[in-house]
Amino acid sequence: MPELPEVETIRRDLAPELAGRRITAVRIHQADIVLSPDDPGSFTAAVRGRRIEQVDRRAKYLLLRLEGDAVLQVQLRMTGRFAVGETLPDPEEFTHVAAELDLDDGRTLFYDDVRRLGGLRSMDASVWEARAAQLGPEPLEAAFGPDVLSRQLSGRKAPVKNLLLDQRRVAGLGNIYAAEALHRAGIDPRRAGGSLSRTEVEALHDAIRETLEEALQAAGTTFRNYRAVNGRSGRFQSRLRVYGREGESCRRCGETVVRIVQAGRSTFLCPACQA
DNA sequence: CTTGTACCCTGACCGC
DNA sequence: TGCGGTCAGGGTACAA
Repeated sequence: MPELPEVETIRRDLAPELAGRRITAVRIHQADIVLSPDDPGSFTAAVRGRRIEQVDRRAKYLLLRLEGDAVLQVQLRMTGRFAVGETLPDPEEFTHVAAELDLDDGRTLFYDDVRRLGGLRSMDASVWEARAAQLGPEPLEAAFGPDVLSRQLSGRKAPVKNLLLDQRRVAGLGNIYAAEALHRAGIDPRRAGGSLSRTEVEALHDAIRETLEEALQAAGTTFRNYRAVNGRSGRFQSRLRVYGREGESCRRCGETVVRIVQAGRSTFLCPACQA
């Protein structure tokens, strides 16, 4: 379940390995990880032979900037992972390699995805920029202030947790960090977005940034499937305050953490701290 | 425009 | 030991 901290961790792992390398060959083992409108043939034609200039992230997307104003976009979704090596580094960990991209230094970039919900696609940089413009602000950038968050929530009747998951409002939050940030801010996830006071919006803003920054420092949360590059685990799971802790006691007040369902997703909260 | 729901996919887990 | 049912959730499509 890679969210912003996990994808950014992967970006930091991959950037020094990939920047400047040329993609010399592409092998697609599972056609359905090549995402529409690409197909294996068009994807291979678009990326083979090109040099990787830079590795970026926007929201939960990983972006390999290729020479010739092309972008290789990666969506990890639930179970997408990468490994780099002359051969597959950990065959017991990477058991569902769906694609291989050979590099000009003799190594290969392996994309592994058990459930094949994620995948790769190519597009022109101009197409990507138009899509990126539809995404919400990056919560760790300086421009993301309380006013920006306030604008995204004001007047909204939808539950604040649902709004936080909407990538058009804030980019990069997923189910884990939305729940964690709301707990840290002491806000009930069921509250209408527009019902938050200025003070609460400020608390939520701070909580989002603190939660993401701490998770990034810990190289992400390895809860089920997530691994950084070459199988490295995150460490933030031991610091989760509510996510996945149904029936356990709140680390702040001792009350029992409960699980509810919002928009078909689990939400964990402390009924006392988030009243 | 907003809001909600179904879908994709496999493996882990649970109860019997 | 097996076996069926449930759940995990990001992004997208689509309906109301």
